[in-house]
Amino acid sequence: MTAPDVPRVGRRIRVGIRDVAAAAGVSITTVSDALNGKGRLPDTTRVHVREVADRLGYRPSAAARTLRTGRSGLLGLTTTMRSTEPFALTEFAWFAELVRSATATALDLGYALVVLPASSPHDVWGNVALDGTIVVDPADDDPLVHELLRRGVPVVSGGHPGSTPVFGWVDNDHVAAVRSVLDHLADAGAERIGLLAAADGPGADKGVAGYRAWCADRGVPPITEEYEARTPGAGRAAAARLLERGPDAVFGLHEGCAPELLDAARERALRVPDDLLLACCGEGADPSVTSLSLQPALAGAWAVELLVGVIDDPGAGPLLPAQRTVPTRLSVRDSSTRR
Amino acid sequence: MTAPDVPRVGRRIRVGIRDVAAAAGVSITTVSDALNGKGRLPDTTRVHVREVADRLGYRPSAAARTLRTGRSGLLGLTTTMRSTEPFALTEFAWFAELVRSATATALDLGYALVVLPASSPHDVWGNVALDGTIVVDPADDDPLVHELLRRGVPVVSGGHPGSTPVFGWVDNDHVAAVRSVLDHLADAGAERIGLLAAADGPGADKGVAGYRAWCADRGVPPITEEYEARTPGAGRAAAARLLERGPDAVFGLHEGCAPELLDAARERALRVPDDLLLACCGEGADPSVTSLSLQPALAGAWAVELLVGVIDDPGAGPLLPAQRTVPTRLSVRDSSTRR
DNA sequence: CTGAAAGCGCTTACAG
DNA sequence: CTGAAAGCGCTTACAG
Repeated sequence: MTAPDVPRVGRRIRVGIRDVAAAAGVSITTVSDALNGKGRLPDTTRVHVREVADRLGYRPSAAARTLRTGRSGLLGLTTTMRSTEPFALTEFAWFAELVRSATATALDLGYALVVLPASSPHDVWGNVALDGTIVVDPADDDPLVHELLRRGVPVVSGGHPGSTPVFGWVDNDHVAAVRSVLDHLADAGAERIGLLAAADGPGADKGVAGYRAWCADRGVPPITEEYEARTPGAGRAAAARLLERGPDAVFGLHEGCAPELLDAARERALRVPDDLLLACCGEGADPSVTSLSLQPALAGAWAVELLVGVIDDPGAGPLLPAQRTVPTRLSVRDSSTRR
Repeated sequence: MTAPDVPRVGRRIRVGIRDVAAAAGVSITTVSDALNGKGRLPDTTRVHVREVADRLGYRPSAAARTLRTGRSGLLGLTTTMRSTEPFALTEFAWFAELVRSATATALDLGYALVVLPASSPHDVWGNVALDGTIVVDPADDDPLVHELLRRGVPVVSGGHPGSTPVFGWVDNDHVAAVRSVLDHLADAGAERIGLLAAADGPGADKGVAGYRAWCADRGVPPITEEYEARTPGAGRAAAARLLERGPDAVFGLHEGCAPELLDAARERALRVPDDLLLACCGEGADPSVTSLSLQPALAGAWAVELLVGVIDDPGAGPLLPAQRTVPTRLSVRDSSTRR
């Protein structure tokens, strides 16, 4: 394998629209129209201009177009609620999948997507022209959202926006989702279902509330252990504490907690599913564990669709924010299937 | 929970630099200098201008600044090699972590990062002004890279660029990494180490080559099973085939293949680590499985650092491309520790 | 059907 | 120390 060449660094002679116009013997208006499919030009002119542009390697300046049209083709995505660290490793798969899907959907619709931190030492928000922004889990009356709206940048939120004014939002029905899992475990024979919850996962509050409500409905005492998601080892310890309390099934609310629960079960010599039924949240990386997916890909895609809808048709704003409930999906696997 | 307000959509009266100048009783030059910390203004003027700007809620236009200065503060990131689908779910954690880290590092350095597909129906590449681009796993003589260089956009590659001219690149030493895992398994007592490989993971070719070389060195026959990463179920089937051949240790080269191997072992009633030692690639989601991390976070961060270095100091280009070898990290866990 | 001109909103020599 | 002017490279009324 040989060392690759280094490209020459030098003054690049930019080919501008005037160069194309001169070479094609037309005005810059005609070049612009020909290249953008506008105006009422004869096809011969259009083809000719395009040929010349190609030959010269002309690439329109995105900056100039943005300045002139007021549209950058750029969407922002940020998350303000969750810690100062914008990209925490906990609940990462959920957020990563949402971002991946939002990026892909944006590109399908002709937009590019920029992930930005809620705040930063550099003024990145000021240095990038955004046509709209998705805010995941906004704080109540989120100041960033207000600032964006003041600047005329439409905002769609991932997760219920509370009282923050937005053009649209997407969210799961967290309570119903939790109920569906608990019902499934009960159907599989569980009588004492424990809950393992991280204090600050996506929808954690609502998840715990849903669990307590379900327990109250059934008249069974809740068995819960919570832990701080960002503390290393906290999940393992909480899982061990939970199993000590003798549940015959456990629902792990925090994404990706399956290994911790499986480990804890192993250490207590509990067989899954024989002695302990198990269900977790997340995208189901472990093919043996029943998992509830919040379907972040749908959330990301729908948020982008709502946002682009507002951008492309700002006049047609609804009286209420456009809202879509993202369905969850329970994949039943061995870990919650009694043999 | 009440329905949030919808923000009013209307003509936004943009506050421009002229408005600030008029309100502050100075010229736009002075406003620009005061806000950007340039020129030789008395502090009183500077403070006064800033107060007026704040009061009016002035936000400089990123588009205008970009057009004038030729700098957008935007970096692109793309991957051309791996399939037409730019964000395949296989090897996703590796790519996602690289992107996450690249994004965070870019923000630290005052840049935002845009993930773009190698090609798209919409001309996103033409519509976004990039100061530089990271290309992950470029094809040999990658046409996209050549196009970017023609436009004066510096490129740094993730993975060896082959003969593609770039300003810098970062990569693991895949062969050495594989050897370190095999040595570890051999030290733990393994005598027949099998390799499970996806045909097209990051560094797969080099990984398999490293395995074969290691086997040749030791005079032991290679035991490998390969599969198509994108085919559902292919990993499970290949894992089963591999274990049929009776290895006493397995190294799973493809990221996140631990569950498949653990499942296959369970089905054959092989205990890990008693009957079978196990090591995998990936970020070690399962805390019981020994894993080799390629440290994509370092790759992403370093790629951005190299790129920003070139952007900020284009004159000081080296004769050879700047290159950094990303270290791998082996986390030894229970799965490869003989009791 | 085509072109000359204005202007998007800044930054930066340059002149005073 | 401060300002008037040019100009980044386009798109878009508007005039012919």
